[in-house]
Amino acid sequence: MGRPTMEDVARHAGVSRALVSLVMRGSPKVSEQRRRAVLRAAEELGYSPHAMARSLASRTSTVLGVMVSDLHNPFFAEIVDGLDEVARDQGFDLIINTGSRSPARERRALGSLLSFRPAGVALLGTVVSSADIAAAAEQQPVVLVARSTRLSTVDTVNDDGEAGSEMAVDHLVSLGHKKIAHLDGGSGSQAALRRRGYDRAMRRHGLEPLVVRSEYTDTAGARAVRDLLAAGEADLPTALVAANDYNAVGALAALEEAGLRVPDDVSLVGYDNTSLAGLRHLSLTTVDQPRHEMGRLAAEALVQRIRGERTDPVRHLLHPSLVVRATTAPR
Amino acid sequence: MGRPTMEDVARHAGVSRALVSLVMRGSPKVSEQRRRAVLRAAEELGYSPHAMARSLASRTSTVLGVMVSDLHNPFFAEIVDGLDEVARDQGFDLIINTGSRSPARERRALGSLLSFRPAGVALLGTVVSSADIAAAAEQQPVVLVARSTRLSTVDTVNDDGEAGSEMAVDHLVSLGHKKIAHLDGGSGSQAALRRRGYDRAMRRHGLEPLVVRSEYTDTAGARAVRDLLAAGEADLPTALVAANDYNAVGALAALEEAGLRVPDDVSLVGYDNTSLAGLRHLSLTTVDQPRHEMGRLAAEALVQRIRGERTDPVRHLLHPSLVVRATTAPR
DNA sequence: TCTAACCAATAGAGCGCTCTAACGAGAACC
DNA sequence: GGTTCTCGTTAGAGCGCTCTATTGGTTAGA
Repeated sequence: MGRPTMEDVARHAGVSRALVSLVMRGSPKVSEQRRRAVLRAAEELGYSPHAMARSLASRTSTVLGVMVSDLHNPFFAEIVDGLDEVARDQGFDLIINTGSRSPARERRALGSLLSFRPAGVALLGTVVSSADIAAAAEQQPVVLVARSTRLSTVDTVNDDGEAGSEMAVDHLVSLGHKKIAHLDGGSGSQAALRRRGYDRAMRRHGLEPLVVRSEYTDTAGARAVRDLLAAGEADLPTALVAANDYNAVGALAALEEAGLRVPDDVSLVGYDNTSLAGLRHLSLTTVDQPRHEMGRLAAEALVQRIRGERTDPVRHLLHPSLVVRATTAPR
Repeated sequence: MGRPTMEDVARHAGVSRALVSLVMRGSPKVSEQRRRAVLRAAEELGYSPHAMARSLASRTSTVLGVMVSDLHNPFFAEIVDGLDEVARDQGFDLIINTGSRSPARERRALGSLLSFRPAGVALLGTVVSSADIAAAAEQQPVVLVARSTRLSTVDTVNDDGEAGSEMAVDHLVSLGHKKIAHLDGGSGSQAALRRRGYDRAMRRHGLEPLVVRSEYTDTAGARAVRDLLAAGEADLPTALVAANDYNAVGALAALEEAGLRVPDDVSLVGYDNTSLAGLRHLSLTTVDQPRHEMGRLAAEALVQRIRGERTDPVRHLLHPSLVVRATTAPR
């Protein structure tokens, strides 16, 4: 028999379909008596409104589409938390999609998100092409998190990766380190910014930058350290600024493998403050991004645009903060 | 002007709306000439079908609803990967929702998922009440992952937690350990099973079980170990079977804190083989659940029911496997 | 008493699509 | 030449809702 529809409820309650619609939407222009009758009928039939039909008829959507580049990275989970909080608060539902870090596949995933005609779209650390983003932004508000853009039609929420790296360097310098290397994040999102921050801080302190090509994974971090060790045995860095936490964990392993103790022989700083870094066994000094806040801001940016309260793009640049744990020590 | 509709495309191509519909669905009963004309028109107008309208009209859904209890746990990410793979393959889209581990909130989240009238629903490690699940299962197929149930209307996909624990114990016994304690997962999902497997294996080997109450977190693991150390200094276990990987990481930290080396003084086994365990710095011996496969099976179970190929419930019980790394050694 | 003003309630069109039934045109059959 | 088939195409109803306009009934205002 399928699920009951509004029509069924109306018949059961002896009223019109329109009246049921009003009750379901909590309209004040319904008499108490009828309202109760309708609610009882709905209850008895086990009725609940059909979100798609509603959205089709009202030409509005209560859905925010979220595309996450990589569900495996707990970094995004907290951003989603923040998004979720605001969305729920403002009466929106989240539908999440995953992109798998390939532009082609993310393009498809974005298409399927858009086919639901969401009220707004949040892209978390995705790698879809700028053109695809621009096209999407013509249909509904789009906010980019952990990714920057030149597009003037989309909002962005990022942490100040440059400042974050600078903080890491400043911390190490204040501990007396002079030879500080950076394991960079290659082509990963925000990697260039972090590298630039590192560079700038080093020069500011009158120190020579040393960037080792790496990536956002632990294996890459380990490899980078081994390269470093193989290259210049004589004059090794006494401190490392890693691309992110995963990278730092790999570096840590490779250092210990080589008989170097952290932080006694080498100090190490990560980036992101993922749950990983907080594990007591690792206790990684790292740079924290206010992820929850970033999620909140992203949702708010969307809601503002959806409500038509703003048309100018907004560029949130959040302040990272240093979390000092056990992998850094005085020279 | 809003997005173009099928009507617009039809007018632009000089055909009927129905013909456009046929083309969009890839029907073979359309002449090559018209097909091209329609596709060109669609392209020119930037048309793409409206998933909700389609689903409303066809009275079918191509959406699988997924509720994840906790996005922070990377354990679920791989299950989603498996789900995603099969879903994409079979022409379904995933919409993901998060539950936040509170029955009340998960109930709401489930409701909002269902309001999209998905073709099927997968619940990953959720804590919604059995009654809510039963109600949902009346509307469309439901599959439970990492959670068991007595309901005969839903499918389940689980690993054999009992067997997994037994494997851990067997491994330790084969290394010569006799005093093996279990840090249990409290009321967490599947914890009872793992505890039972531990118990059984110990008795099978003629050894005395020793269960320490704990939970699925690293802080709980650390606390459990400290309790253990405080209690029986004289006669400490030489090996530990932890509730899961997170718990094991906490235990590891507490052990090292107390000056005990792993695996030289104490051997340690985790559970889940999360990415955590694989980190070279931890290199945790652990029990692997075939998560990707679990996701695949869950999706397949849904698809089978959706297609009406099966009505009897299916109970997948997957074989875990032991991954030996560096935290276990001969006594 | 009549009209204006309100109120709860409803009829009916329409959102963007699918689907059934029917259409016309040509081919195939006897 | 008429019938039947086939095939590409279309009209039109309808999916479950919302929304605009309208109804009839009551109350207030003059």
